[in-house]
Amino acid sequence: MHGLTHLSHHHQAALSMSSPLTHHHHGLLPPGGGLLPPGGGLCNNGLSSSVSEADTDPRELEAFAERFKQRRIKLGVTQADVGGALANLKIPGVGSLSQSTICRFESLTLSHNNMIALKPILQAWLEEAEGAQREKMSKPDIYNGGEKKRKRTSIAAPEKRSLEAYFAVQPRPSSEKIAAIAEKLDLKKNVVRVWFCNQRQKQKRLKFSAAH
DNA sequence: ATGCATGAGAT
DNA sequence: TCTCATGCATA
Repeated sequence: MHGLTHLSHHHQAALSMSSPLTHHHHGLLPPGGGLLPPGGGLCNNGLSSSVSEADTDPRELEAFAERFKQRRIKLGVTQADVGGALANLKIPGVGSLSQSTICRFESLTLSHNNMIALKPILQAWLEEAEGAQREKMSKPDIYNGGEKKRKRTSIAAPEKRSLEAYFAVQPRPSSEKIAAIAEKLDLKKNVVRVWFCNQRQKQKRLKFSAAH
């Protein structure tokens, strides 16, 4: 069965970052969110400074992701463990990552650039873990216990279908169009806006895109 | 494993 | 305001 039938989104984003432990955004990728050439054509600059062409090959990434998962499991380590252990590598500019991200890396549900950036880091972890497969990793279990929990909005199936229909004809609706859609579906404008953003991101994900 | 969300930086 | 990387919460 499904435990959800109607929307329950009555909260404003009132959280404004105050816990230093539960979140940390770090620029992992080189500058330029627009590093990917428009048009979906995977191409190289011609000058490879840190990554060879083979490293950007989707097939190579796919192969690595699978090997990574296999060996990770062999080590008896969870996705969350890997994420937390990354901080122990002491790689400049690299902190820990969430279970979500590790999972998405393994399933190739990240953007091409994101995969490219994460690969060397996870590869480094893997080598460390296998090399020192004797030490027990200790996780800093310091969680503060007084933070407001974020609530996740649930968009009901009917509304989702409508959104998908709108998206099919207009992936990037104007602010006003979004407002109209939001009112029609009785959803908050922000929820609709974010939904479109996330939908666009999904379309750009690597996994069997059509490029390979 | 995946949906909805945040925030920094690009446009 | 969008994109992009990333994560909390939850199925």
